[in-house]
Amino acid sequence: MTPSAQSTQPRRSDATRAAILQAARERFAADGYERATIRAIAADAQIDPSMVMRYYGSKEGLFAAAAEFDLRLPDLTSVPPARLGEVLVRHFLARWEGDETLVALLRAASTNPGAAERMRGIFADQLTAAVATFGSDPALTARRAGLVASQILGLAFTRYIVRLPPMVDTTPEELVAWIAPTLQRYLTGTPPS
Amino acid sequence: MTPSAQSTQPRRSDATRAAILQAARERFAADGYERATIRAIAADAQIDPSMVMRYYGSKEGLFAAAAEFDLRLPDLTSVPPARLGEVLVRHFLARWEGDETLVALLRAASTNPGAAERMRGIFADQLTAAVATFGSDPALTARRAGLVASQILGLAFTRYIVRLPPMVDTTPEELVAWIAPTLQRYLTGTPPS
DNA sequence: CATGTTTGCCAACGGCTGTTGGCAACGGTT
DNA sequence: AACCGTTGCCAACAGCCGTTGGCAAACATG
Repeated sequence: MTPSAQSTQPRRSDATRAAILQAARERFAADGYERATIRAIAADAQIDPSMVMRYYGSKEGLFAAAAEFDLRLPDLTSVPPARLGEVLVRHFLARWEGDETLVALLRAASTNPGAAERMRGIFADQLTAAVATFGSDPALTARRAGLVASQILGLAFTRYIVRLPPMVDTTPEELVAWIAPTLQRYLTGTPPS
Repeated sequence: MTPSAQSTQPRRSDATRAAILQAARERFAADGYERATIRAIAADAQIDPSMVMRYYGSKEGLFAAAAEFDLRLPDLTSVPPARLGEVLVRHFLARWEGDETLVALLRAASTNPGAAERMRGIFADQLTAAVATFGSDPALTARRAGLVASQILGLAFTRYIVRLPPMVDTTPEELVAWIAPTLQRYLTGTPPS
C-alpha cells in the first residue's frame, strides 16, 4: 500500500516483471500459446516459474498482459485521400516489423479463443475507428475495415507465420507498391453492384 | 499381404480408419494441432486411442493424413483472362466452405512447423503452377502467386479463424465482388515501378 | 536492534499427454 | 476341427504441464 508516496516509487521487482513480459512475448510469438510454457518463459527470464504466477496470476493473465497492443494508427484525416492505402500498408509493415507482440497475437489467435477475441477487438475498435474518421457511408465502414484487415492479416500471416518464400523475399517497399492499391480500393472505392 | 487378390478388397478396418480421419479433421479444425488430443479424436470416432496409434503411427502421422489437401484449381487456360480473379475467389470460397480440411491446416500452421511446411508446399506448388499456366513473365510468377495467397489466406483467416464480424456476415457473392479485382490485379496487373 | 513486507527458490501436487504392450474376441483359411 | 492374422480394448508408463504452499534471504521501517 505505502500510502505516503505517490505509488510511483519504482519497485525492485519491476525489472523482473519486465523481463517476464519480454520473454513471454518472444515465446508466444515463436511458439504460439500452448507450446509456449511458463517454465520456458521463466527460464528465459532467469527466474522461477512460480514468480510468473505470483505476478500475473495465471498463464492466461500473462498472455493478456503480453499481448497488449496498440496499432498506433496515424491520424488519417491529415493524409491525402489518394494515398491512404500506401500510408496504411507502410505503417503496418513498420509497426510489426519492429514489434513481435502482434506476431504473438497472430499465432495465438489461431488456437486461443481469448487471443482471437482480443484480435477482433483491436481491428473492430482501432481500425474501424480510423476508417470512420474520413467518413462517407457509415453503413459501409465496418465492411471496409474488415476487408482491409483481411489483406493486412493475410500479408502478416504469409510473411511472418507461414513464411511463404515470395512473401518473405519481397522487400517492404515492393510489398507497399503492390498492396497499397488494394487497400485504397477497399477504403475509398465505390462498392460493387 | 494377401498376395492373390489385387489388394483392393475392402478391409474391415477401413471404416474405422475413415472415422478416425474424419474426427481428426474436425478436431484439428476446431482446436488446432496441440489442443486436439488423440483421446478426444478417438472418443469422437468411438474407438480406443491405441487404435489411432496402430493405424497412423503417431499424432504427427495422423495429422499428415488428415491434412492431405488438394486445392482442385480449375484449368485457368480456359477462363477468360479478365475473369481470372473472380473465378479464383469463387473457387476458393466454395472449396473450403464445404471442406474443413483447409481450416484445420490453417489453424495448425500457426503453431505446427510441419503444417506450415505443408501449407507452403500447397501454395508454392499448386497455386504457383496454376498461375504459371497463363504465362507472361516467369520471374514474376512466384510473386504473383504469393500475393494471391496473402489475400486468399487473409480472407480465410479473418472469416473462419478470427471470425471478424464484417467478414463473417458478408455473403460469399459480396466478398467475390470486392476481392476479385484484387486478385485480378495481382495476377495480370502490370508490376509497380 | 526488532518487525513486517517484499522477492525469490524449492519441492511437490494432480492432471493430462502421447505412446506402448499384452490380452481377448472375431474372421477367414485349410 | 485347428490355425493365424486382424481388430479392438484395457491398463499402464514416463514425461510434461499449470499451479500451489512453505521457507529463506533481502529489504524497509520503527
